[in-house]
Amino acid sequence: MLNIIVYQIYRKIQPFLQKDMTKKDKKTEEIILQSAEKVFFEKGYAGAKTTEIAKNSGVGHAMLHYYFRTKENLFQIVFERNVELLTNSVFSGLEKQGSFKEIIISLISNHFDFVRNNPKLVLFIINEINRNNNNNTIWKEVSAPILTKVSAQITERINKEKKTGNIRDIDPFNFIVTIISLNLFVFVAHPLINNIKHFTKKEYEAFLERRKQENIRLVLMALQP
Amino acid sequence: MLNIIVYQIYRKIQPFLQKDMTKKDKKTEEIILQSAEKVFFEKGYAGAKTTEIAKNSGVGHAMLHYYFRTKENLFQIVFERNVELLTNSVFSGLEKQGSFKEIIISLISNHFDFVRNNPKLVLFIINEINRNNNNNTIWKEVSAPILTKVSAQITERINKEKKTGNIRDIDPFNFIVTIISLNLFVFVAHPLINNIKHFTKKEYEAFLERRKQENIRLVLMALQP
DNA sequence: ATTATCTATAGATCTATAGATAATGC
DNA sequence: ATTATCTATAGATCTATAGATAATGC
Repeated sequence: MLNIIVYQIYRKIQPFLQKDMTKKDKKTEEIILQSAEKVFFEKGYAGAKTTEIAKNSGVGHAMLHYYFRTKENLFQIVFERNVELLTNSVFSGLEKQGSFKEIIISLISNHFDFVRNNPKLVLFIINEINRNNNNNTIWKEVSAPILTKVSAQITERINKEKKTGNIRDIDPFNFIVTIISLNLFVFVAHPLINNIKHFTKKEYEAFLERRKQENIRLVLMALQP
Repeated sequence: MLNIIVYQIYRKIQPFLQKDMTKKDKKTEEIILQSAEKVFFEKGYAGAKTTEIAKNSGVGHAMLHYYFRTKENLFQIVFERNVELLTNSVFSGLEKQGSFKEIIISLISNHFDFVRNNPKLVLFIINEINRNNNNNTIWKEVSAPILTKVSAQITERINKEKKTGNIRDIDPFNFIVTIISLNLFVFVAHPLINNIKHFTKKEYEAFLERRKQENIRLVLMALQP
């Protein structure tokens, strides 16, 4: 009898206890997370069912709640992970040293490759920001400081180049919007595009590679005086 | 007793009967449709609840099923309506007569204006094609014939221009992808953009107008030899 | 002793229908 | 007589938890 009461108290506080993350623990937890990411990416928050996520993980459904308590909790972890990934991807190209042109090329190229490797990520984030204002706040808090910094760096370089007369009088924000429009849209609108052309996998790969070169070319042209 | 049986039979076959569409009828039906469109656009199929659609319409919840039988039915009507709208929007610019450059400008401009007036439409269609293969089929059936025609027209004009040397050797499909990437992305990614800049309504309008001009400029530049 | 896992199910939510009643048109 | 509408609720689906048992680590 006492056993049962102690057990029930334990059950109540257990989720709040810091876990040890033994090897086995980490594995199941991570498997559920990956399954959750997959299902959330494909169906969005409302369309994703915890039963499906669990079935996908190959563990009992109760495990999902044991590790993450609620669907909302699980979602938040997936969402934040990916907001950070996306935000940081903008950075990777900027760290290169070199001429303005070289930096722009590496920025576009790295960013394009990141999205190519995570083709469902952008649409997922856009949808979830639209759905829930709290996600919007997370996006702002995580991405704003980094994007502001990146934006400032690009603006500074653009203004410097303007003075030398190497590039035209372009608005930095519009310049950035051009880059992300060209880089992201093919992945966001993948079904629209793949339905017009019926690409095989290889053809699609080739199309993306051409697309990347085309984007670099277009953006550099946009800079010309 | 007999009355009840007759009534029950009537209830069964009623939904399949062609309706007369009296004035009153049309009104309620259309109100529900509009409410459904609004909610489906905002929350997608899974996130939209028939109770919310009904509440939004100001009629009893049962009315929704009375007119449309199922959520799926109601959705299909909204979806097909909007696939047709989007597909036809591509056309409106092409009908103009004039030089190649003029046609391209009117195409981009009309298309951009259409999406500006229906900012949530594209994201809705992309998501629903992703979600359900049947929607994908509808998209293909409705849009393919029209888009193929438009694509062929553009290709023909491009090839003609190539011979005169007025434009560079550009791949027509990539050219079209460039146009729709630039035109659609700002609307699809509206929350991402509006979170970086905190535009007022007026500022946002001005941004969109600049964006349209920028897109025209970029596309014309992309054509230059 | 502690942690991980399973089965069964409570409780909430959502779609759809039953059945009754009100409104409309001939 | 026909059509439109309402209230109440059945039935399905989904999230979350209870309670028991198995696996793990000290």
